[in-house]
Amino acid sequence: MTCSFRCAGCLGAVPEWQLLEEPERWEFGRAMRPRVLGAGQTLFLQGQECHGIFCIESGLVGLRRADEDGNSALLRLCQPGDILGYRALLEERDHRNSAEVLAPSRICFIRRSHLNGLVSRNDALRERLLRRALAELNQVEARCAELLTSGLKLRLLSLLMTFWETHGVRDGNAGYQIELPIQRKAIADLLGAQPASLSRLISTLHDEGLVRFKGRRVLISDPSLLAIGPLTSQRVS
Amino acid sequence: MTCSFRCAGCLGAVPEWQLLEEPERWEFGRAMRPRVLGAGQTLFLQGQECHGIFCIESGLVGLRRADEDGNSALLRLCQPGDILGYRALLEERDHRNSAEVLAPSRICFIRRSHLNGLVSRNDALRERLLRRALAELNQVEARCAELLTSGLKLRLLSLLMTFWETHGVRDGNAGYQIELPIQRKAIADLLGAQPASLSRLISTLHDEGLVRFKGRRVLISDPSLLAIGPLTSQRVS
DNA sequence: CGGAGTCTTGAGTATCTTCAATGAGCGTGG
DNA sequence: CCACGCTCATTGAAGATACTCAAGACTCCG
Repeated sequence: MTCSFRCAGCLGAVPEWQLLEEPERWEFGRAMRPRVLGAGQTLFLQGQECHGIFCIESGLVGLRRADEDGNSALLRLCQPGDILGYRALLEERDHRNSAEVLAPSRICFIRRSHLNGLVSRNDALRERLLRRALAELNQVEARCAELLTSGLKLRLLSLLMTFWETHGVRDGNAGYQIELPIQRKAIADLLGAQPASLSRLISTLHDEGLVRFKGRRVLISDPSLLAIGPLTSQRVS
Repeated sequence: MTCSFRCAGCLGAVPEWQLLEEPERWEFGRAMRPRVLGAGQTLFLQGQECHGIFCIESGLVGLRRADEDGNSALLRLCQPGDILGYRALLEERDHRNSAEVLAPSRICFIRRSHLNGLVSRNDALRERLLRRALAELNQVEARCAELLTSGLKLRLLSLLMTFWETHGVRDGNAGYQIELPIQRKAIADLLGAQPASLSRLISTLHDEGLVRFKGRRVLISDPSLLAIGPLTSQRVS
């Protein structure tokens, strides 16, 4: 019932918090406010002032960016252990993206007022945040490169690959399978495509026999085929 | 003829180096090695070990990423004042991108051995680097969002907009113009398109009367039209 | 002038979008 | 339990967008 118990999951999952020493750590745990959120809720909106940061203990959150014309896309997915909103906090600016809960999640919130002193006092923490920013930079750059070079099919296979790593299970008799944590529209937004195009692509893949979608269940004969997707796309289609 | 003179441009252009106090600053200036490079040369290659960092004093450099299939794309442009290779240095990893000189540039190189102590000693410097990483993150995310939502035409107009800011001049009688610093192939790589598609798009824009390309010279009747590109693309084409 | 590199154009094709209609799944209330 | 309405997903047809391959034009430089 202590506060560090309430958010123990976040304290454990986020490497940044492991740097905190005991008196500070306890104080910090007390400042964390856990929330349980369902798909569709938002943590913050693009353009909003940053009131603090969010740590994902479980579930899945998407960062969405909208442009002036009303178009929007999911920039990337955030998984347990990720921190949201720390960039706006450090830069002292408004949030540049919206954070949208995609699957039921347990998330801890820490108010800005509890962080300012902590961050400016703790060099190791800032070092960690620098590492995190660099890691995210690599991730976004990789995504960017993929968008620049690959067509929809390869991007979908690549996305399935990442889901395979986190949500993939060995199916008893029918090979392997993935339980998709998000719905079609979200996948489409993540790929920069229309839901209709995604649907069509899915039936194509079905016909090719590589990957079979049944609702949120994806059956794969051989997960390694997701990686060689590039080759098959040149030969098959 | 002193060393801080040789690279005075870099010392002035890069905010990170302004943090250095005088004895250290002089020492640092001595470690900088200036180079003058022409289009087509490379600073480092994807997968190479990081030997140090590069500061752009003048010119233009592109970060290129290639995937396993041989496709490659320009992730982004680096302008005077930018630092290249600091990410690989901090993460102690190989370079993830190639750095390719796109226009004649004056660039200073600083060996890794000269930096390690400096970075670990100087908190303000690390703070600056964190800021830089965050700024780059915003930049790449914006690009990513654009790739996810906009078609080729809007992406080209957006690119022209950025060139307008750095290379745009008011033409005496014929309105406004931009002197493109890079060639078609590089623009295509930057947009994630084929040179042929870019060429076609350019003639379309010419027919619409918005933007007229003549070699590397771009004539624009009204630069603000580049921003409203989105609207016109919905109405006109 | 010749030649290499760069840019444009043409024709045919593949990919993706749009809009609208249909279908499948699910919870609710009768 | 089933019918209803709701949301989500798929499909069809037509059109726009971008790609491929190949040929031609342009430019710069020797």
